[in-house]
Amino acid sequence: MIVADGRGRGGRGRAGRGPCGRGRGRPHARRIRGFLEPALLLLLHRGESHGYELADGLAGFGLTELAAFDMSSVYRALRAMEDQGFVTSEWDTNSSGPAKRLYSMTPAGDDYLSSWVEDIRITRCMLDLFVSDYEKHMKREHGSREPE
Amino acid sequence: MIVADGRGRGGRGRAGRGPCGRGRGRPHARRIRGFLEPALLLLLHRGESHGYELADGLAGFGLTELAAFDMSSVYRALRAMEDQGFVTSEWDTNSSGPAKRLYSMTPAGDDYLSSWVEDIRITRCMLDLFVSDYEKHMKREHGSREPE
DNA sequence: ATCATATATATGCGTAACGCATATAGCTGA
DNA sequence: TCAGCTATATGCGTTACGCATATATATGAT
Repeated sequence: MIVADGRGRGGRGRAGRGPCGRGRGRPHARRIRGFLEPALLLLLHRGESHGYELADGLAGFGLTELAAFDMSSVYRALRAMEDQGFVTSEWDTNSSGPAKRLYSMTPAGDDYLSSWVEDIRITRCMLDLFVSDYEKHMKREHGSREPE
Repeated sequence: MIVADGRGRGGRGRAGRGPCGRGRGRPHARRIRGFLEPALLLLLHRGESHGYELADGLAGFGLTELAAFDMSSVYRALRAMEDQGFVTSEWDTNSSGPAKRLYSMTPAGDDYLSSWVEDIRITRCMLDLFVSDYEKHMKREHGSREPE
């Protein structure tokens, strides 16, 4: 019988709340399409690492709980980026535990990441517009309504 | 023979650049999953409207050019939200042009929008974390690299 | 009057991102 | 030696969404 602990690997390390407000109970908890790619690349920018470890690092960007990515998505994103030449990998059989596939960035990955950052800046601007528009509206409609 | 003008309806009204930096030439131009829903709801919050007109209003949130949604997505999002009771619709045959399906918000849609706004605030925070982390890294690595 | 064009809505189809379930294998400690 | 952890991997289904296409009515030009 398999463990099947509900949500991928249970929490380990800093698996708790991220810095971006707890996502508990929220109905959707969306996120940026394909955000795994830049997130993984930025983590790899600090030095080579493997999938299981990188998944932990994602918590640093608020990708926890509802917003957490599945391990399968992490592995698939890494392989896809390797196919495109943004990262390279090699097996590490020396360190403790099962063999790990160690990934490291390439110069192409560097460029790819920076194009992603441009994109994310634009997206952030869109969100700013949206939220401020919403607040302006709420203020105008009725003095107060949502318990802020 | 059908017109097929390349990208949905050609530009009309304020179809030009949005307030969020031109998205021209960017390779991905991602966006928030399902962002059409809150965007349409916020527009409807100003008063009833129909799909074709709402599509124009999206430009106000920077959803132009590469980031523009397809008309089919707009219509589908509206129908889906109607099925869930967030908006209602009725035919308007009085005004000029072909019949329009006029949408208006419901109280449930109001709540749904506000839950979306919560979500978007969290997403924005994630993006802030990501961008500032990236910049911190770039500063540390080598004095300057990207031509900013 | 008629016909091209614009306005407006709608549907079929394919793809990409992704979550869930599952497979599998080596390592570690009781 | 065997349960459980670490680590990677794949099949399958769903959802969001773009592209192509279908359609109908209105309007303006000739």
